Amino acid sequence: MSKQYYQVSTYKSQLSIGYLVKRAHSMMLDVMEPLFEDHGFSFIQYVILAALRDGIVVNPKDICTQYRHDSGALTRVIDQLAERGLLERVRRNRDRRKVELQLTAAGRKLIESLIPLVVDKLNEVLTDFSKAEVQELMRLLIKLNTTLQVHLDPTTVTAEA
Amino acid sequence: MSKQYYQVSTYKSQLSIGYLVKRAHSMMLDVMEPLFEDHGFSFIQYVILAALRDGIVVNPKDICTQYRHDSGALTRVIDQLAERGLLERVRRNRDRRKVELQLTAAGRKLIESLIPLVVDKLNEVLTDFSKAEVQELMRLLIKLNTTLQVHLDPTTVTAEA
DNA sequence: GAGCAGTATCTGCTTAAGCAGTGATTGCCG
DNA sequence: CGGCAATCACTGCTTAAGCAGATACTGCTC
Repeated sequence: MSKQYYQVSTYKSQLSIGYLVKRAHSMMLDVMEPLFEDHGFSFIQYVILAALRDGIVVNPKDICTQYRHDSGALTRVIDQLAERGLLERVRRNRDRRKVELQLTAAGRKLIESLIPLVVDKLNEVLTDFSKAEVQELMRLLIKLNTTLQVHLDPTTVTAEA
Repeated sequence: MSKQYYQVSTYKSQLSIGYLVKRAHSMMLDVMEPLFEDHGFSFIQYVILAALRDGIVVNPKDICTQYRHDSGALTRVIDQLAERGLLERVRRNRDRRKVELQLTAAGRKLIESLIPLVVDKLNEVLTDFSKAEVQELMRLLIKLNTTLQVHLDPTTVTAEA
């Protein structure tokens, strides 16, 4: 028996966590995308380069699961980035099903130049928040994501970083 | 000069509020959509009916701004709902540019039957959260949305409810 | 080691979101 | 009052995400 945070009688969709998260996501996109448009990048293209910079993610599959992007769509985005010489696909012999993505020198240089724009914009957007609020928002979102993840796929209990 | 919540040297995209919000949104969709699929509805269709039930929103424009949905796409979704006899478009003489959306009896009955599914699912997903955590998450998301809104369109300072 | 389920990537198709432009209406301002 | 910018709904087009296979490979099991 779940607790009753929401009740049918008083429910308004504008107070739903789902609604709030959808709005936040949409506006966050609108805030961030202009940063990349000047350089001819979409948000998802930036995301892939940033993930590679972070170093943890190397396979298309990882990006798909982490960023919840369709694998078919991702293949094409990677094609574009590869055509522009920003990353390379490497097949290792360890597991020949997997493709390892590697930033080229040009790709690394580019993503390093974009990161400061993103960091500045994030800080700018969060100006009204106290440090404690930012930390708490991060913590609660991570907790929400973890529980949603378990909800969707109970087998991946410890999959979240 | 903004505060430095994020710093270039330590920045990882997995700690970005944008990343966290994107993931939450995506998983929230995956959790919610199955509730409507049985009834032959997409999430956005449910959203429109729910907005009308809430009673505050009556014009397509309002739904577009509130839910940040494309107005062209929305026209077509409203067409579908109208064809299924769940809502009606009414032109009032007050401002003949606007279309007023009204639930039909069938539409109202249907949305009232869907709301409990949504409320239950939300409560289920939030089981691990304390009441204080849910409230704080809601507060922080609303605050984030308000600041993002101002950031995107400084003229609508007081537009948020 | 043969078979078979599972995994990773990729391809073609479908659908829907995003974008730009149109037409009708309004309200503002000289 | 006349003109002009702004607003709202809608239409056609473009693009990209989502979906369903296809292919190649792995590793488990018998």
